[in-house]
Amino acid sequence: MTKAQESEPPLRLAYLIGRLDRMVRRDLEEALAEVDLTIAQYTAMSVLRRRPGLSNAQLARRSLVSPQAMNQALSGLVERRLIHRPAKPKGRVLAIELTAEGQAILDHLGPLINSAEDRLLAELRPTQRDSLLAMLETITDLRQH
Amino acid sequence: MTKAQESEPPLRLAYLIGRLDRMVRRDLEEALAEVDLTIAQYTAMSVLRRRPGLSNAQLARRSLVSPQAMNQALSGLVERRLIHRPAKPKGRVLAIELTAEGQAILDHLGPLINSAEDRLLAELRPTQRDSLLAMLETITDLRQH
DNA sequence: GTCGGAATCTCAAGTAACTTGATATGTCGA
DNA sequence: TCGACATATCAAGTTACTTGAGATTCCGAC
Repeated sequence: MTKAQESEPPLRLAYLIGRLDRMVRRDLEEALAEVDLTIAQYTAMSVLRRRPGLSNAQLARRSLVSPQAMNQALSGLVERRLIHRPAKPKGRVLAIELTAEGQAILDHLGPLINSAEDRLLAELRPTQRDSLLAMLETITDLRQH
Repeated sequence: MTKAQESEPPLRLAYLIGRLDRMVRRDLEEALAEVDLTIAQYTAMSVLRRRPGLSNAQLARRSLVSPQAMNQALSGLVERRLIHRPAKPKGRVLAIELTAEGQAILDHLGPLINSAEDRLLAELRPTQRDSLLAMLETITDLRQH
């Protein structure tokens, strides 16, 4: 037993999550490079698939970034016609939706990102995976009560 | 059942981890602002507490960043005398260690960061917490086999 | 109807935290 | 000795955010 090992505090949630996030992001960036999307853009598109019609502000809040940051991401998607904003909005709020092309890109990315996640979670048993995801949902307030 | 709910795919690991990471980082940044440390610097100091004598390159690999990025973080810590590099290194590799002041700052931050993590994990039972941390360690290759 | 507060959208500018590029130097084995 | 590999660190660039700001819409109170 060396001195370092004797006095080692437990690993912090912050350290573990930070480390895992970097691992996830590296794989994600690699997968997304093929279709020239940023992680922020992919995230927004994924959320829109689940919840069509969300606004820029709502997407920003879900991604925990500022509205401006989200607007930046969405602008690129609008330019590439991967999402669609209503031409005549009712009021200020813009109900954004995926285009067919946007949907197709998500479909294309599905297997790529699935396999990336499978690789990351390879050392966990299936029940552990479910448990992990459930806990993460709980912690991040996304759990369906 | 709305249309969105019917067709909802499961939440991605990437989304959950990204979201949790942002939550963690916000709390961490707030706690660290008091002592004027960045997350990268705090992480390096924490790792050095567990493993005194690691080099810049080793710290970079552990944090999954480039050596230059780590050097940038460490420079600030050297300037503030929170870490110490050997004046006469044996060879190229510099065995970096915490100073007493650096250690004191980590001691001071301990309870702050503990309570931040407790808040984040408040909805999990203690056994779930242990399980979560264990799984995260496994996934990020930090598990003691 | 008016007003004030809150929220939305988006342009603009700035900042932090990385990255890649580059160079000098030490270590080690053939 | 040489080549390959690794380390440390200066330099410059890039990305993904942030804060600042202003115009506009919505809604409730008066």
